[in-house]
Amino acid sequence: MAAQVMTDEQMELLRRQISAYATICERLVEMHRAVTAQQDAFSGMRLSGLYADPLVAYGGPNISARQRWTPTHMQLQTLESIFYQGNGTPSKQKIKEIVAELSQHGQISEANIYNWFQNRRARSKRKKTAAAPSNSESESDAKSLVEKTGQTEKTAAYSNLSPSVYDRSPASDGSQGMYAVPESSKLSGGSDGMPVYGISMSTPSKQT
Amino acid sequence: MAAQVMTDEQMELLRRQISAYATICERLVEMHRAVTAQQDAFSGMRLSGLYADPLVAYGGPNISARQRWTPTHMQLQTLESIFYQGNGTPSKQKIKEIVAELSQHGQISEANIYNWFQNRRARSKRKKTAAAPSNSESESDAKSLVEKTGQTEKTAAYSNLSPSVYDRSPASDGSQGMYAVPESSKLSGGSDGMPVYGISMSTPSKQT
DNA sequence: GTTGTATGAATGAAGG
DNA sequence: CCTTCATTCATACAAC
Repeated sequence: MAAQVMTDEQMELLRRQISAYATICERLVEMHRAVTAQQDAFSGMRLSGLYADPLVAYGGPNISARQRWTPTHMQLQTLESIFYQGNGTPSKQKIKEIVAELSQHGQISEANIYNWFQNRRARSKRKKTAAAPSNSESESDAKSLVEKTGQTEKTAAYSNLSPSVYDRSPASDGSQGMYAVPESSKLSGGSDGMPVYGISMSTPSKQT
Repeated sequence: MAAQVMTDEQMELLRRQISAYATICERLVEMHRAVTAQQDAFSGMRLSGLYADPLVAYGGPNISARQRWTPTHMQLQTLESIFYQGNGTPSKQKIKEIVAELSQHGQISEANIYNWFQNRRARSKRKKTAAAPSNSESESDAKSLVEKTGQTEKTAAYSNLSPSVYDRSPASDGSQGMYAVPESSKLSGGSDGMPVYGISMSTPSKQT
């Protein structure tokens, strides 16, 4: 195939994307460090003040209420946090607590929570199923970005964490074999996977 | 403007960089969530999702736009045939077969098939419903039907994004190369089941 | 390049 | 829990 042409606009866009990711990663690393550093002391999230509300403030044009429940960002975060605690099984009691907590941020019901957890887990499981099974094909560079490190204890996630589109090949016919992007980079998609505590951001193949 | 030319190699590299970032971000998000989840558990299940991570809240509109699958003609034909056969219920086993078959003609995944059938059926049903409006029920009212108060916030995908991130000028950082990417991102390698993502280089078209 | 439309994908909810 | 439905979002592509 001949060289492709990109317009300045496209290149600009690419640059911005990369820059954005770079920045995000930067901040993430900082946050993570800060958080882990204070894990023992639990002195609260001092960091939260820095980038709390202003950023998440949604100047959304007020739309009329919708039928089905839509978790707010805050609610979603909380839910995911709980989900990650490993308590995959939301007990009745627990749900009530959660509802009590989340109702501060918007309408919510126990059924919502229940459904959410159910769907959440189902989705996670499905992703794993989609993992490459007996794929011993001649995959030259088949190294994974982050090897599953010392994961805590929860679901023994496999090695695949592809968000949704897991299939990909070297752009065979070039028609649509493009790339996709993880949802979690956006905001909600939260892909489930393994805890991965000690992934090294600087070493490609192994973690320190 | 004079369009610049990139070789395939360069483009590939770019994609990999972005892909790497996407993956890293994803992992970091997971880590952060996991850690914070631990914290919450530590503090006796307070679940205060009071703070919001910028990254989680980061709802970049077109940064990290995912690419959606587009069936080829042959794939579409096959799918339609199967659909027409009456297999309104695509079993998992069937899906695998279909995937095996259709992958000959282009990229495809089980999820694609699954979605396709779901959408297909929904669409058919909807058309029938629309075609048979036996009951005259002018449900065209757009009044607020529920009292779901403030939680109306929708995806907010197009509203908030860290200014500091997005507005960051692409080349203003003075990086030498256009794509100044930290070493950490070099650990890309995402292959195998990796997200494999890419960017939509199309202009940020906003949905209507 | 803008707007409209078709449709792939995401997800809350219900059924079994 | 697992499967299925319904609704909505977002994007590829067409029409202008």
